[in-house]
Amino acid sequence: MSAPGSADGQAVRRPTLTQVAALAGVSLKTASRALNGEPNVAETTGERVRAAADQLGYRLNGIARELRRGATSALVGLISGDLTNPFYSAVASGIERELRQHGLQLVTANNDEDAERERALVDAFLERRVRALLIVPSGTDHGYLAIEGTRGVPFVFLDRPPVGMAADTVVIDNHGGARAAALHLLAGGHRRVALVADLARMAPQRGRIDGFVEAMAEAGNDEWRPYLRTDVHDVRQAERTVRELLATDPAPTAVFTTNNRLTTGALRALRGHPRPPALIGFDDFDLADVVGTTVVAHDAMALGRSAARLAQERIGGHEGPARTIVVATSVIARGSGERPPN
Amino acid sequence: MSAPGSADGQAVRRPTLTQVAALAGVSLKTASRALNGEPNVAETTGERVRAAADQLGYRLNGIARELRRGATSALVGLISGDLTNPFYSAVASGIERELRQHGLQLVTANNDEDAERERALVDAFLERRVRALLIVPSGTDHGYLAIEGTRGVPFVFLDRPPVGMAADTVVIDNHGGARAAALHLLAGGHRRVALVADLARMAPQRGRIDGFVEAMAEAGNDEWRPYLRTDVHDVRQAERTVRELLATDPAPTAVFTTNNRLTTGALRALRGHPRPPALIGFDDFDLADVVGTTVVAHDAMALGRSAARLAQERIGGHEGPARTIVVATSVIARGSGERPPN
DNA sequence: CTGAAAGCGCTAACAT
DNA sequence: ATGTTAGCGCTTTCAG
Repeated sequence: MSAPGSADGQAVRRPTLTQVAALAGVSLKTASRALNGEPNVAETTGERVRAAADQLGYRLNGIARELRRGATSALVGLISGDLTNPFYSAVASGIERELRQHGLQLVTANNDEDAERERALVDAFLERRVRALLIVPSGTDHGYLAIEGTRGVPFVFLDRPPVGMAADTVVIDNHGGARAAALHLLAGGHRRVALVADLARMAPQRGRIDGFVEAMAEAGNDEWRPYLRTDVHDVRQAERTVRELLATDPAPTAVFTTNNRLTTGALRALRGHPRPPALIGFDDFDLADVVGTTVVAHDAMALGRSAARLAQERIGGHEGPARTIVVATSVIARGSGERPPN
Repeated sequence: MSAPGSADGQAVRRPTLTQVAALAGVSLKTASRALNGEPNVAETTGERVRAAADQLGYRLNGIARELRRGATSALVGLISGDLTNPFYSAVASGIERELRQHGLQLVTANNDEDAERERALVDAFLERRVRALLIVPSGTDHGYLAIEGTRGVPFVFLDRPPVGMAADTVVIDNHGGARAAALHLLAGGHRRVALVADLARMAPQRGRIDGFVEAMAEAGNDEWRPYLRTDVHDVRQAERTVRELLATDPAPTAVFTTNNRLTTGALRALRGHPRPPALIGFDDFDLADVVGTTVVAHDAMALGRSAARLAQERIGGHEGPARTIVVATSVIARGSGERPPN
């Protein structure tokens, strides 16, 4: 069972370029040239080197190469929430696709929505000399990153802008999207509109709440106030909250949930309801068309791609002030948001 | 706008340990000891070194360290399909959680379900000296990996077993799960059961198809044969296929879809249908409870965790023959699978 | 076209 | 408790 050449379970030491060169009977440098396809290598010599490499099962040591070339890797780090949240996985996928164009690899890490852990991850990534760092931040103060930003490692913030420093940022048009949802409901004749939001301290939630409130204010509608629920953080809590809202008297005639988790909870609460309220959810989701849920949609994958592009430009030497890209939203009517009041 | 010390857009070279040592007025090694918390460093000396490091904005160069320590990184590679598929992202999340326990980082790459690209990624990861390589393979021959496996880099295959080599593997009980679904439908009185499957050359699909067929054969039922549809690879194709099935005469009274994508397509096709057939889908999904879809569920995150654990054990020196872990499935009845025939 | 020597930034081994 | 020397595996001068 033991690998050939291994002593008592020790992994075999991989052959080095020196060994390949020795076997091929050439110098170290010639072997290097041959394997890297550099010019100025005789046809036959190159042949011989490649044969030796194959025979030994040689594989370039990227770590040594990177050290020599300037101690910076081909890795780009992404720190975000858990990938089982489709928003984060869509973002990650978009980033990965874009990076690939430039020969860069994505390294992902989950911050558990915890500021402490996020800092630790930033440290770990910087020590590994990532080329750039993309962050969907949980932490609320990023001043500690300010020094790093100037030291050659570009930072890009996704979904939430940095606090205490300037950096490239890609965000969703939260304010506009929520406003559009609110207007949509108002146009449908709703007045008693419930707002179910996640942690209000998070910037995207803040934006969505503000956009909603603003639209209501403009319409001179105050009847939503008793139905405001914030800091609802998971699916079960959302389900319970919506149930409670429906049990109030008078009950709201419409519900606006400010992210995919909360929408899921609302759908559970509304399941089998005889006369469900209108519902609009922020974030599109997989079966929204089947379920017939009206949403505020946006392109999470494009968000990731944009962020990766910004990072790539910085890696390529782009200087200049921090840029902010805003991803557009659009209301997709699928029925739930068009149910009339009462 | 230029970073302090940078010349025309060049990134500042990060300070090295040598510089820290010089500033602190100690030797290189002492600085190393102090910063790594090794014993035998005077209190005051350590203090001085840390102060110097802070002042310079020093950050350990992990690449150099790794090279010195044996040219193997703290990275574990995952090659899989696109993370926007919730199955892959759940797997990735499970892996990430487990690796974290051991101080390892996950690097993800998308093989685009293409064997060629998969090989290229394997090469890239091995060059980067990943500690282990986890693969949800698309390629059908993995013999080229056989040499590598013995060279100290553990491979773990997820969801699909390797072909042409032996390696640790974690798979779902595809056969048993599909069989259970088939029995469930048979018990409900169904005879004309449609099977909508993905690419039949893929092992998991093969297993699901076989499990289904076996159960039907045991029940002495042959009426499913006209309704067999394989190599249905995306949502739209699935939707069209199910529509076509429903238009046949006599139409099937039940449909079994063999993965989440196909189930989504089926749900779209069945949407608004007056008397929809029974439906069971392989793979659980987010709103299955809301939509009321009966599924063959399994724990994709656990699959990832198990794979990561196997890898970790090999990294820790575990020897021995390749192991295979089978993840259990269970039928979750939610209504769609219990609709009676006709 | 090929080779020798130097060194990337760090840690391990061996002094002191 | 601290310092010196060597060298991980590679690429980059600079010479033949």
